[in-house]
Amino acid sequence: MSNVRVRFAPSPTGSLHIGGARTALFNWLFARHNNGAFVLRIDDTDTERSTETSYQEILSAMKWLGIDWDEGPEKGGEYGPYLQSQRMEIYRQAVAKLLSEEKAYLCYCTVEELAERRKKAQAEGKPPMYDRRCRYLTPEDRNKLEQEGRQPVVRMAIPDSGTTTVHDLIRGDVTFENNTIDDFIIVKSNGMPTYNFATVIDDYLMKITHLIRAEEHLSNTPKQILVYEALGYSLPKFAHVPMILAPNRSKLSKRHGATSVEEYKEQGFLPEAILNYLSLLGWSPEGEEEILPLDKIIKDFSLERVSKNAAIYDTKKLTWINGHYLREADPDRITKLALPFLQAKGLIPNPLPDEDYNRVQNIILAVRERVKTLEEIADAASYFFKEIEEYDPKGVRKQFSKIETADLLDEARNYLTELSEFNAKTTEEAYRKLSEDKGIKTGQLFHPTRLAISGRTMGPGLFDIMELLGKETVLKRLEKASKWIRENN
RNA sequence: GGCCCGUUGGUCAAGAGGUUAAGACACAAGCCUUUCACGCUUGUAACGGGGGUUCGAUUCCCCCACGGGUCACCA
Repeated sequence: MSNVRVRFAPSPTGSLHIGGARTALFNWLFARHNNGAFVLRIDDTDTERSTETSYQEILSAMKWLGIDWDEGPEKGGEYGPYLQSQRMEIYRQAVAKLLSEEKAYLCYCTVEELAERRKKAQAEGKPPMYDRRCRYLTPEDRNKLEQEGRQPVVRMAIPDSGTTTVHDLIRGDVTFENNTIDDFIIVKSNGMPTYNFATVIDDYLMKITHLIRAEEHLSNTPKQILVYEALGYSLPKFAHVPMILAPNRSKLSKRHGATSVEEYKEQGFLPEAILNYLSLLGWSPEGEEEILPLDKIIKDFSLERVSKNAAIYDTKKLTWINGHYLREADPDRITKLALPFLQAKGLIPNPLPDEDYNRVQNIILAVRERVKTLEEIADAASYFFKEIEEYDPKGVRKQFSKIETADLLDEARNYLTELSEFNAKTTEEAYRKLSEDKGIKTGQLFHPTRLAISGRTMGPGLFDIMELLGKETVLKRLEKASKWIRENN
């Protein structure tokens, strides 16, 4: 185990979305590549918005994706606890230190007062920064304000000159003027620390060596560096990875369709496909191959090949990758994964009786070759489990528009009835013989038959469908189709 | 608005002063095939604009434009 330690620190205020998953993945890949440790920490200092549900959702999404953590919730570790809400005493000590050294100070301004001043500053075209009016309060001032019943917050005393530079592994040096940095709040009036403060303490105490996170945090970084310095902590290395944007170039939000890992799961995407796709957003391997097994990604991953520019996610490519993995996956695994989707559509009973398993599996395997998600497997397999409700209109125009076709289907039915063994091989032989006997091209026979027994113009091999459907069903559907043709022509 | 980051085809992206500017997805055509899909072949399509530096800029510098992020008692 090398000394590389990285972390993913989501706040449990919503489900794990694609962007968060990508950040988690890059951290995880970096840890695995370097044989380091991947820490999961829950940043739940926002008591208003944090929920147990989100917490559970995030953990389960991580597990589903296969991004496992070496230290963190449910796992423990040397540097716990891994929930910030359980680390209050640690923060309290740090605050006391800063306060006593006058690197931080108490501020009695209320939320309302602040909001008003911010509004006013904005209106005057000035930056909406805190005016530092509580920075130089005397003990008497503080007493007075406290007697008014005001609950103070703690603010960092930011130097009013100089610069702070972030040495970013991806972007190089990024320098900020200290006078553009606010005396930001590090402890709220309810006693909870804020993100920019707690994260520094925890990252330091947890011995995190590399902070790999989304670019939206780059502007926060100088604030955090100032906290590191005030506390006398050594700095980790920073790497700000590009953001993932929605198709309209804006930040990911619910409005843009599926954004959470959970939703992709529900749509029938495979975890390995999502991981593969996500790894390609903002990072590129050296070779040209883009379908990459996870161990290959781990082996090749490096921060040097992470790009600087934001990426718009494209479901089409994800879908293509998913189709690939769907076809490659182990038959039993794919069957088990597809079952719930068939059940959700009421195509098969839940639980599925053991004696039906084989047939259902064969259907799934026949159909998976031509679809891209588990959900589509269910759509493509529907006619194996229920009656055909409607013949594909385009197919009808092409195949069911002549009365002779009805005669042909009747004749086909006779040929098939004769069969003592009914499988792909025997049915195909019968069909080839029929088309020969009639002196017609196989297509003239095959296409209407496909429509008759599946209701569609596309799908698995015709004779595979027959075998999967069984003799009785095939004969019945053939008869029904021939009748339909006579009635509609 | 201030500050910060970014800008190669529709999308993801390679590229590191001299290239016919890769590759993938998507799209189109063809082949294969009983259909569809897979696979294979081929094609359409890009360096935001303007100045420099240089014998030569997609590549280095500056300006502009555009996109994004951030300025919360959210993380």
